[in-house]
Amino acid sequence: MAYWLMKSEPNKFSWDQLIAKGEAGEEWDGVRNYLARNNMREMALGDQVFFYHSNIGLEVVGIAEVCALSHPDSTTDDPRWDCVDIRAVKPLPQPVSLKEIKATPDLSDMSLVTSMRLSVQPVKPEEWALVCRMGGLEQG
DNA sequence: GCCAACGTTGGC
DNA sequence: GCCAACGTTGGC
Repeated sequence: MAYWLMKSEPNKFSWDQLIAKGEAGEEWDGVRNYLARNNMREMALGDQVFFYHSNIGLEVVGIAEVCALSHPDSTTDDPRWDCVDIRAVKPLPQPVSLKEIKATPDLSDMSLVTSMRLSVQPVKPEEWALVCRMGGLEQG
């Protein structure tokens, strides 16, 4: 099982909206970046995903999981772009902000810090565990 | 709203 | 294949 982090601007698509989608989840369309797309192509069913609010909030608000493997992005005819579907698993009792992440030495290597603009990024198991703990979850 | 970072595009 | 121009992202 792998771990990831996906960003969304809450005024476009928020965590609450993902929860509202329920079991079916939501197609993670609109990604037009090769690295982000490649990451999605590597995802497996059940992979765990941090849901991060960019622009407004600037915090990891919940945990989602991959519920459909990479498939063509339905919002474009361009065959280059694929995406996965994700669904909400559970919110973090205490959202973990970018500020906290930056202030945590063990997380200074996170893609969120080093590759600020990448919208779909891998998370290391130890980073996952730490952010979960900071967010008030015993295990990820 | 501004601007830096950075990815993509397109002319040569 | 290089590189300048341009567009987008996202923190501040």
